[in-house]
Amino acid sequence: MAVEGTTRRVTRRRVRTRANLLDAAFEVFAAKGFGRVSIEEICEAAGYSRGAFYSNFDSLDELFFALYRQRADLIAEQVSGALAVDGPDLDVPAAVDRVTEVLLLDHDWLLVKTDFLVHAARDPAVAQTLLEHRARLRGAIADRLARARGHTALPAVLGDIDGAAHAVVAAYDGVTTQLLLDKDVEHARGWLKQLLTALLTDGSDTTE
Amino acid sequence: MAVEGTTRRVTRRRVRTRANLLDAAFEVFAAKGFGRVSIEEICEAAGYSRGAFYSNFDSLDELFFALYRQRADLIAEQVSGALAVDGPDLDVPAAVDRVTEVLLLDHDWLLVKTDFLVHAARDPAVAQTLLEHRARLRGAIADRLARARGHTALPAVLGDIDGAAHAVVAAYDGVTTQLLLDKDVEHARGWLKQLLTALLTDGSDTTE
DNA sequence: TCCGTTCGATACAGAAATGTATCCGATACA
DNA sequence: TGTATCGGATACATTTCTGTATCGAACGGA
Repeated sequence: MAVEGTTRRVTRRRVRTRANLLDAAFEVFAAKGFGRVSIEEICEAAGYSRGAFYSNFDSLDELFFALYRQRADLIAEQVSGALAVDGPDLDVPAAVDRVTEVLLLDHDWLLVKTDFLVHAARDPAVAQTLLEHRARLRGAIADRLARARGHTALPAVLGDIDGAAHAVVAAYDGVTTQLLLDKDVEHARGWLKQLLTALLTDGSDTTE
Repeated sequence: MAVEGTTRRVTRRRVRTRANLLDAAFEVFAAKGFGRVSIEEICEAAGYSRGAFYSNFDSLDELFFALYRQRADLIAEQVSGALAVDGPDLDVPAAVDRVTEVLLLDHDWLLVKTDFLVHAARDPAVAQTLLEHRARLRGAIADRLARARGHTALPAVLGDIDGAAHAVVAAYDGVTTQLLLDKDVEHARGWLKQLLTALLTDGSDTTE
């Protein structure tokens, strides 16, 4: 995205090209890892020349950021959807089921996501946006948990609801790490369910 | 490490050079990320020429692997030490304290470790060794937990002791992810303590 | 101290990646 | 349909990285 200041008219071809580049980049990044990938490779995978790339992006970093944002927003939307199904009240076990269904799907996405994490960890500006993104997600979870107080009491050790939301995210991140290595999605899913249940329900509440 | 088959006599200078290269590599990898680093850069940081590198390693991958193994073994040792302090019985909260003290120290190590994780996630052979490494650590934790059964009952939701060990590792991985971004070690430490307590003690056991 | 071996420096050739300048076909809009 | 603008291809110059071959100095054992 080079030129700014003067509004340039954007053709349909351009948005298509951009989308194709992003899709191809996702594949290539997932396969080889960001930092092991050349601009050329992405262009080749997308069926364009490097000219197309430089016309749409300034650098690999910029493309990577755009790619992450695109996909992360999509996932965040899905999670919000899964959380919003219930009425005003929240059934914790049911919500856990739905969310785990949505979250641990795509191995490629986990790879790219983790690449982006380490990338962000080395760049304060990027880290900031990622932190905000995570905070928003946590907020959505906390909101939802707040509505469940009637059903199940949260264990006191976690502190307030915000602490519980933190714990949920941590559990997800933890399971993700193992999943990256063993690639056993089913196992990860079931296990995440267990973890969340252990964290979100009182120890005595081992119903069913 | 090129030549094999004939045992070559190894000088002191060589081991020193190798160690220096590994140390420099750690710095550079932490700062820029594996995959963003050239062989040249590492040599420069270590004060050697590329000739020294190629005399000691075949590729960046090999060096990275050696580096990871070196540091990971060191950490594993420390953790085992922290777990072994008690007598035959284990005091869960005390052990949690000691382990969290040891684990979440070095931000640079977390960066390199995560780099290695994504690297392993794309290479089945490397993934295998990492999985084995993790399994050993989990085993040590499970052994230790088994000795605690008298003191505190584990929540039933996690299943057996092995499940609990899994949960401990997951909690650690989860906290690590957040720590990578916000770099708040103290917060991470306290929070890991909370998480482990929530996971390892019965919900009703909110002593102290 | 001497000598065979080992280690690492240097120089070189080739490959790969980057960024830019230019050109022509595609596209939107009148 | 004509035309001004836009988008992407192509070609090129430059930089950076890699790997190897060779050589002299350092090393360790006698």
